[in-house]
Amino acid sequence: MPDYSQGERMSRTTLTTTSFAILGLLAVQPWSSYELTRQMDRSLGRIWPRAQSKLYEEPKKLVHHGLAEASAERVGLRRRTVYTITPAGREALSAWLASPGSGPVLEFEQLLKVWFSDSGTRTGALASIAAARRWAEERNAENLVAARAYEAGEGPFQARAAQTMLAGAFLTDYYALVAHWADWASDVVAGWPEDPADAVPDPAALADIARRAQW
Amino acid sequence: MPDYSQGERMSRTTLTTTSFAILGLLAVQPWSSYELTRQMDRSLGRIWPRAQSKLYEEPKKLVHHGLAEASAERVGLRRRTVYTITPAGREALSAWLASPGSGPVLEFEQLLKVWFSDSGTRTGALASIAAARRWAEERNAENLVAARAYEAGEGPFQARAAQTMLAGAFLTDYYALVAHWADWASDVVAGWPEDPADAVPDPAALADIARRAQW
DNA sequence: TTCTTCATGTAATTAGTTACATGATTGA
DNA sequence: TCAATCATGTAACTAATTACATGAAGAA
Repeated sequence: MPDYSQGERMSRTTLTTTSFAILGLLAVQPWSSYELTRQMDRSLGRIWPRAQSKLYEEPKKLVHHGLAEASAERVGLRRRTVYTITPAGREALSAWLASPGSGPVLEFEQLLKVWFSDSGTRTGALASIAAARRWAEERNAENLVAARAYEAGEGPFQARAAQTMLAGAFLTDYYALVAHWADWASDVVAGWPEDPADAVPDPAALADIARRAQW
Repeated sequence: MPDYSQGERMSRTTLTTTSFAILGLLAVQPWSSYELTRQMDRSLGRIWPRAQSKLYEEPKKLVHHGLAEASAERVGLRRRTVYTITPAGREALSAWLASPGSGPVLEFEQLLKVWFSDSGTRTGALASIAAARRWAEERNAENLVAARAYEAGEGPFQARAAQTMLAGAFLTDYYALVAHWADWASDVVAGWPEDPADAVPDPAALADIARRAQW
């Protein structure tokens, strides 16, 4: 890692967490960018979501740094690029893994809308909560399919099952949390007056939250 | 909301979720940008984190759209700008609140490192997990202080307590989730061999995850 | 053989962050 | 009175997204 403590601007080619996320996938096996987009949709995107175009851009950066190699293939008229990690790439990945990293970052627009619901309607708040509940159901359904596959010893990359399981456990409980919160919040908001600005908190619920924060 | 379905590019001044997040704060009371940064640190940033400079930039955009008004004050030699929501701003906010919004987006670098730990060391994985646990403890401690204040009827913006409570409940359980996951994961990884690539998942734990995904 | 989906890649644009600069206030 | 912190704001830069374009493969 370069030292920016003297105020030097970051160069265009500085490796980011996203770079290392791709590098981590390349450590599993070589992939084309399109194949990386599939992994983003299925697995990586749950904990490090990035747009498809990033998966075409970042591997080039890795190649530029000598952490991966590009091999050109051909499918009919069009070219296809498959990326492979290099020994230097494995070293860089290993060094990155040795530093603890940042805590989880959450962006929750539906909750934001509920939080500001005193400027809106009760109906609107209930709709946001219902949308969150549906989101959790959908994610959980996919997750359950994957969990069952691993349970049957059939998931992809069985050699990495121990690592996959750790992430799977977190996501399982995370989706359940969103769903349970949505159910509870839906009940609470259903008891509000038509104008959420007139709603008052239930003292028992407040006490319960404070209690749950003690562990 | 403008209609981009015909492929029109978004203009420089299109309102984003971040714009509405700021607008939502302005609906509570007028703020200067610096005061908004305080709210970002204390409350808004938990569910919609943004850099300080955004809080100087976005209000200008709101003014440009007629959703807020800027009033210049003076503190000694330097100017100070306080922003106030307009009636059009309240309407726009209300319309935005009526649409359901996007599901939660999570970026969890520490979990990413654990997920790729077959390319690293057991020690490294344990360090990432421990860092996640500390993160949860710190956030929870702040959260508990706030929860206790509301319980005692002393939190800021008592009129919005019903809304604040909904977000507080989510965050409380979210921090507990991260901590409990970290404790469990720490135990699991402690049982791994020195090289995480040789770790095998515990079938009972796999079954337990699948079970927890059924609700 | 045509339509749709899969697969591959680039270009344009912007949302967001980091870094910088400096006046005001407070307390040792 | 000096140093540290609070408060205010801009400039530079980039990480990331959205939109676009098109060939290949498979299905109707």
